[in-house]
Amino acid sequence: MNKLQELPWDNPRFRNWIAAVRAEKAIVRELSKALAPLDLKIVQLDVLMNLYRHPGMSQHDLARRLLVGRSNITMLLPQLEAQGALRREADPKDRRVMRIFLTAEGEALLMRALEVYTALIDRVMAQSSAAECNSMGTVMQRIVDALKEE
Amino acid sequence: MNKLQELPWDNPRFRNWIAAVRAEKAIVRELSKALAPLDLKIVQLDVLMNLYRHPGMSQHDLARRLLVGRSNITMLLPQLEAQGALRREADPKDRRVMRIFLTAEGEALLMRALEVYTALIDRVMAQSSAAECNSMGTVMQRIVDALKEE
DNA sequence: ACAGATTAGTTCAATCATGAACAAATTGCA
DNA sequence: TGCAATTTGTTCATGATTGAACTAATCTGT
Repeated sequence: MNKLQELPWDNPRFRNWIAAVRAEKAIVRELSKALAPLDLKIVQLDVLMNLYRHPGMSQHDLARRLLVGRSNITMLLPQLEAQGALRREADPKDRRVMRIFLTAEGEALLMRALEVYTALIDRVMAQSSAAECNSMGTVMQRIVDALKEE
Repeated sequence: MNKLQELPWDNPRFRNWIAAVRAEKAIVRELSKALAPLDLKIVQLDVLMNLYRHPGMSQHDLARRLLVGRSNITMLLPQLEAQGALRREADPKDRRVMRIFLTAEGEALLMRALEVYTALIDRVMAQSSAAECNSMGTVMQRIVDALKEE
C-alpha cells in the first residue's frame, strides 16, 4: 500500500487534476470579490446564465443544471426576484411547475456580470495559447461526459 | 454592450473555462459519494493531504493552503482528532501556534482515500492522452500562478 | 524595558446548502 | 373512471462556512 512509486503525487493525472482544483478555487475567490460590487453571488450568476440560454426553465431543470438541490432553488429565486432580475410564471399546462424568465433588468445585470467574468478569465488565460486552452476544454468536457453516463 | 459577437459564449476561453467548472463540480459530487464509506469529507481529505506533504503545519498555514478561513480549521480539526487521524502539538518556540501532525492511523486513512480519489481521476482521464492531460495541468498551474501574484 | 502593533487561534452570530418530509398536481394502468 | 405512483415545489431541521470580535503571545522600535 505504501510503495513510493504509487503515491498519487507521482501519478501525472492526479497531479494535473490537483492543479485544476486549485485553479478553480482561486478563480472562485477572485470572481466572488469581483462580483461583490454588483451585489451578485456566483450561484446567482449561474442562475442568470442558465436562464439566458434556456428561458422558461422549470425550477427542477434549473436545479439539475446547476447541480444543486431543488430546495436551494426555492430559496435562491426570491432574492433575484426581489431585485427584479427574473419573474416566475405558473405553467398553464402543468400547474405544479413554475417557469422562470429573465427580465430586461436581469439581462442587463447578467451582461455586466459577464463582462467581469470574461475579463477575469481572459486575464488568467493570457499566458496559454488558444490551442492549449481548447485542449483543456476538451479534456474537461470528456470528464463531464464520462460522469454523465452513469 | 449587446453585440452578439461579444457574448461570452462565443469567447473560446470562456467556454472552455465553463467546461472546467462543470467538470470540477461533477468530480466533487462523485468524490463525495465515493468518500462517504470512509466517513471522510473532501475538505477533511484536503487537510490530510496537506499534512502528509507538510508535517507540522500550523493551523494558519493550513487555512491559507486550503483557501478557507482560519476559524474553519479550528472547527475542522477536532473531528479528525477525535477519529485519531491527527494530533496537535503546541510549538515550544511560539506558544501561540499549534503544529499539526498525521498519526499512523491518519496516514492509513489518507492512503485509502487517495486510492479512491486516484481511481476516479484515472477513470475520467482515461479518454484523454497523457499529453493532453499534462497540457491541461500546465494551463491550470498558470492560472494559479497568475492569481498568486497579487 | 515597555507600549503599541501584529499574529495565532477561538468563539459566535449570520449566511448558505442539503436532504427528508410534505402538499398539490399529474400520470399511468387496471 | 379511479387509485397508486410519480413529479414539482416548499418547509424545516441540520450541518458547513464565513468574517468580525476577542484573548493570548510575540514582535518592533525607541
